[in-house]
Amino acid sequence: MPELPDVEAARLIARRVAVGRRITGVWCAADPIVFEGVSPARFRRALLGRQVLAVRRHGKHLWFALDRRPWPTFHFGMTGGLHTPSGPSVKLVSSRRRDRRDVWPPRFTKLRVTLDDGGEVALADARRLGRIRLRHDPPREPPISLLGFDALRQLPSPARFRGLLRGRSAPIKAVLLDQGFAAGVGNWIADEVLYQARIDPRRRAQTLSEAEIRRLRGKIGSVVTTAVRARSDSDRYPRTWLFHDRWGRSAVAVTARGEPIRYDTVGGRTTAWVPIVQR
DNA sequence: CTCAGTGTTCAGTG
DNA sequence: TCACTGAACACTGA
Repeated sequence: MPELPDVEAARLIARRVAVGRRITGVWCAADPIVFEGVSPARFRRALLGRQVLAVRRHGKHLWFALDRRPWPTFHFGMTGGLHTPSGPSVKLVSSRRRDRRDVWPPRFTKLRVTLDDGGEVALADARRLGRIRLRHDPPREPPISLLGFDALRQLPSPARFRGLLRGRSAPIKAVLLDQGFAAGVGNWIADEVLYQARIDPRRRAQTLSEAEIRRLRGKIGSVVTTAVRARSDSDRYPRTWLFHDRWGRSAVAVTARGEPIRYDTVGGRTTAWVPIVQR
């Protein structure tokens, strides 16, 4: 679920439901893994009665600006997500009948927040790799302070982008996944960007040509922007995107253009790429 | 039963 | 000290 576009979609939902409202109810699961460094009781105390001024995001991290600090911050891990009673933040599969996934509160709910107008949001996370924290100044404290440029709002100038790549000997795929480089890029976005930029994911970052670096920067911008504009609804991503054909790891997988897709582990992650295009 | 997985962190290595 | 690599984390669902 959560790469930058999903978190941005969650931000817009949280903004709609919560901004300008006062928090009248907080329920926390007894989960010391997801609630990192804060007891449910203290977390609840920090939120109860507060007004939500804004919902902010950097990379894959989300947080609420309240009328008193500290503020809650959220990271969704691999399987976490923000939900409202009307449905999850990601679109429901069309025409699916009501099933377990539509119940309220959702399975694996870790946090429920009720607002003074009756609105409600819940954070659910099956695999418990997500984190809920309390921070006095989220963007100035770890882990958010350690992030690189936000891939949606802070794409560096071409010169600065080139500088960030200089001296990096890891495969370019690994660099794209490094949140200290580009915050918000995850596994499928990295693969999509490299496919569209026609760059072999195994290439050492510092060996990229000027033209390749230019394409790479441009594609980070366009892929992320396009996914965010689609509200993270993958049915609305362009048909030519590798995204649609990369799942399942089939030996006979091909792109929309009929190009064979290959799978390797690069940067410690499954990497889908198209050798005849990415040379 | 086994394995992959939209993410991050940490120990070990060079 | 830094960059990098791979395992670990925790759990579901195919």
